[in-house]
Amino acid sequence: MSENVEPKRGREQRVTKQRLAVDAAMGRLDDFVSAQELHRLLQDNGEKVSLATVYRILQSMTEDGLLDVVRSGDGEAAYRSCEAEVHHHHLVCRSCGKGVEVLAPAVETWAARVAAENGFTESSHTVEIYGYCPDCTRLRAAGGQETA
Amino acid sequence: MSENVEPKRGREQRVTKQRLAVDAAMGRLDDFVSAQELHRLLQDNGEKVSLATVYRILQSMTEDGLLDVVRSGDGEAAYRSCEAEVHHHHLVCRSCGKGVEVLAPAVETWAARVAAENGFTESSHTVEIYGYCPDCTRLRAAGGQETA
DNA sequence: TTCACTGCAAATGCTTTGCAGCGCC
DNA sequence: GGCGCTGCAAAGCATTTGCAGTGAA
Repeated sequence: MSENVEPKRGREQRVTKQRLAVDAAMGRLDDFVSAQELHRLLQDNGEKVSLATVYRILQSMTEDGLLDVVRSGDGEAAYRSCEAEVHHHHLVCRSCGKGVEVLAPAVETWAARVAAENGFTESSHTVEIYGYCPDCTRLRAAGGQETA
Repeated sequence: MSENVEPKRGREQRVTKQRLAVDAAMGRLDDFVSAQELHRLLQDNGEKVSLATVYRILQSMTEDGLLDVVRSGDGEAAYRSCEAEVHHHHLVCRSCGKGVEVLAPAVETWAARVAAENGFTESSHTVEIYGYCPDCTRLRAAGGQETA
């Protein structure tokens, strides 16, 4: 029959400890991480994997459809294991950086539907909400950092 | 870090020909363009604006809410003039970069509610949906396995 | 005149790649 | 034993920034 889209391009993939380490780390994480962050995590974990290799493995896994990629606002690529169970978003404080995880099944559905309605396939999405957390809101109201 | 990230509205902005050129060009375009592309367009148009200045103006206009920004799959930032009064989001093709504007009052409300429920104030949010547009989906399904 | 803006080029930060040696199959 | 994989470091890209001259107000 015709070729499937899933098999790799005839390139065999050897099982090295670096690949295993990256694979394990990604499986353990349920959030997006940049290559740099992952590299730091691995080093922190005692694994010896070079940054270049992390990039190569991440790229390879992505080509094989094992990972999802998204670009964070700063041009860094963020990867996440595809089998992620629960997709969640974040509510982040503009002032102190504190973050709250947000689950929103409705938004997931909405995003998927919008993509489908426009004929887009293999959709994914990112949602981020910013604001001032209760503490910072209070501080701002009291202290009045306004200069203008 | 406790510093305020708020843009200085008090800062005056001089009307230079470079800014006018960028402004005019963006107003003429109705598609997303990267800073590099815009710079090339300007040069092609006889305008003398350096790349660095294009970046600076684009950044400045974005801060003032005059432009929309999205990240194409390759890490390049793409800008487009944002004349819409209402807050909208984008559905972007991962492959060809084509973008579709999406209005979603429900999501706006949801984001505001989530922020409020967590005691966050002055909330704002970003939502981006990625996928393969109809054309690219077709190409991928048709033959697009082996392509150099 | 004043000072924000501009151009140039060097600097940054993320990502890729060439090369030589190593380890999986 | 072959050949893909890894590490190191330099290369490559898009974007940012320091500095001094220029032009808008």
